[in-house]
Formats: sequence, C-alpha cells, structure tokens
Amino acid sequence: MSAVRRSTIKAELHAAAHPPEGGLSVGHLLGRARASLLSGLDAQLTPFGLNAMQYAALKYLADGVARTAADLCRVLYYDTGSMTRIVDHLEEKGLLRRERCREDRRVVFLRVAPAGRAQLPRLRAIGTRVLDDMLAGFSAAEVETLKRYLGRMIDNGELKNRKITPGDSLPHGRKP
Amino acid sequence: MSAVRRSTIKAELHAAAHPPEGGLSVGHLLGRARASLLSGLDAQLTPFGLNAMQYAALKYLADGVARTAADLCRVLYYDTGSMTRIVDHLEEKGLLRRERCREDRRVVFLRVAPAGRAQLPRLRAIGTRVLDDMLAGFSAAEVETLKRYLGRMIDNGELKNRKITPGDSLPHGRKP
DNA sequence: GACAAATCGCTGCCGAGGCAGTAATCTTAC
DNA sequence: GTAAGATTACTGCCTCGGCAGCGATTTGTC
Repeated sequence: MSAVRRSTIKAELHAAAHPPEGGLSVGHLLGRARASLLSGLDAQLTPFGLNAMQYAALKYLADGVARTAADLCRVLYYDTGSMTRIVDHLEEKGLLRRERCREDRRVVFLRVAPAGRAQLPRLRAIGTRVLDDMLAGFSAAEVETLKRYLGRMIDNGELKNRKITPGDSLPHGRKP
Repeated sequence: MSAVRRSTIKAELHAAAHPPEGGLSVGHLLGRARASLLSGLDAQLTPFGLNAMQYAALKYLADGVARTAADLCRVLYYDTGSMTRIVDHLEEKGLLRRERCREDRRVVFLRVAPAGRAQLPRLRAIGTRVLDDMLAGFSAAEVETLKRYLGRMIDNGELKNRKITPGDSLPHGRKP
C-alpha cells in the first residue's frame, strides 16, 4: 500500500498498527480466507455464468451426494429458499432439470442434464485449481490438521448454539 | 436429526453419505466455522442492538487501531460504502460521534462516545467468550498454528488474485 | 378413517455486503 | 498557478443469504 507518503497526519494514523487481538483475529482470518477462496472461485466461474454455490450444488448432484434440493441444503448447510433460486438458475442455464418424484409427490429430483455433465469436468478443474492455489505450500498433513481444527471449531459452535436457551422456550420448533 | 425413520425412499437418498472431496471441503469448513462464530456473536450482541461487524468497528476505534472510516475499512478489509452505514448505525445509537478533521477536511474522525465506552467492557466480554467457546479445547500452540495456516491461505489467495490478469489492463487503478 | 405433525418446495421480505459513481478536498507534477 | 491524480466519505443499485410463512403431500397416532 506504499506506506510512507503522506507527511503530516496520516503517519500518526498508521502508527498504532498492531491490533490488541481482543477476540476477532481468528474470526478475521476465517473471514478473509473464506472471502479470498470464494472470490477466486467466483472470478474463475463467471465465464460459465456460475458462482461458487451454484457450482457446489451441481457438483454434489453429479456426485450423487444429494438428489433433491432438501438434500443439498442439508449437505451444504444452506437455506432452502436460497437453494430454490440456485436450482432455478441451474435449470434456466440447462445444466439440470427438475423431475417430480412419483412415490413422494412433495419431492422433486434434480437430475444433471447432459449440458451440465459436459461442463462439469472444466468446472471441477477450476474448483480444484483454485483450492490448490490457496493451499499452495501446505503438506497433506497440514491440510488435514487445518480441517481437523476447523471441524473442532464447528463442533464447539454447534454445542454452544444448542445450549443457548437453558429453559428452552422452543422459539422455532423442536422435536418433543 | 433422527436418522432412520422413512421406510422407502429416503433410506437410499442418505446412502451415499461421504462426499468425494472434490475441492470444496476446506471451503465448506471455513464457511461453516465462520458462520458459526458470526451467528454466535450476533446472537449475543442483539440485546445490545449490534451485530458482529458493528462491534468490531467500535472496538477497533476504542483501541486506537483506527480513527476514521477509511482506517476501519483497511483494517477490517471492508467495503467503504458498507462502513458508512455501520458508522451511521453506531452514531444513531449514540455509541460514537463524527468529528470533521480540521487539517484535512475530507477526513471525519470517529470518536467513541461515553455511551460507547460504557458498553464496551460488556461487549468485549461477549466477544472473547464467544471466541473462547469456539476454541474450547485448543491449546495456545494450536490456535497459533490455525492462525498461521489461515494467514498462509490468505497470502496465497492474494498472490493469485493479483496475478490473475497477465496483461494487467488496470481495471480500477493501481500504482505505476 | 381422522387428525396432528412433519417434510418438501416455493415466495416475499429484510438486512448486509460489494460495486460504481459523485462531490469535496488534498497532494503532486508541470 | 494550474491541472491531473489520489483520497475521503457518501449514495444508489444489485445480488445474495437468512427468515417466516404458504400450500401440497406424506407419515404416524388415535
């Protein structure tokens, strides 16, 4: 950012450089790392008219990890309303098609269309490349350690988010 | 989630459980860890009428890390337009006040108001507690390792995002 | 068989962040 | 001194994710 260049005031402004680490630093790093990964992915995917989440949904469908929008929401920890729009977009682009389930008429299966299957290899290449770029210099063991740490943080967070209401007034609706 | 309960179709749907790790796993973990931290923070801060970003801005101002909105944007890697709204909110709540700089009349100093200073200890306690909860079971060395890993990812991402245009048509404007 | 509960997909609505554009101001180069 | 460029703060505009609510449908219980 070309540090020294203002003569008068700005020098003082940039004096106190080191944050006191009050409690945001890990959060900041998480946010920046995620934003960097996402923006890199989005930048590479825009030529295909997709963003990271749309690619992820398509990939998980193609891999058989999920077959319906509800599945995708569970796997991706995603909102059902937003997922409807993502599926809309993928369907408009002809990458997949909706197909109502006959046994359970609430369910809509999401089948990857030939166009989607044709583009998936390129998309996968982009996904792995962007991630590999972000993890350049990481050994496999370091990647595993990072995943384990993040997993532990997630587990801790879910524990706390469950325990938040001691009386448990059931604001949204739980299982009795 | 009460696993087995549907008899017919859903059992097959949940069969293919393990994702093939095509390239999103680290991204997923990053997103979920960040979302869990953010939502926990937001949940604890809503009684004060603040969200995580507003708290972060107030804290960084009180700690002298930043004195203006532009400083906050640099430190927090945040959009200037969004920062204006955050400062608006904090000012409306009486937690800080704007004060035009006399030497450089473009600059608006952001001073933490007495009301903000009075509430900050409680807010800090919330921030550190939520983060400590997320990092429960982590040794200090593990936290440092996690920070180092995330920092390396960020550095890698910034390198790649800079290198993206080989011809470098200077879309926004760089320093020559 | 009837009814409550749960699930699925979908639609508005709201808040928040990123982007582009603007006016005012300051710095630098000529 | 003046013009060009940079910086600050601010304002719309757009997109996206989360939330609440809806109708349709299925399951489970009585």
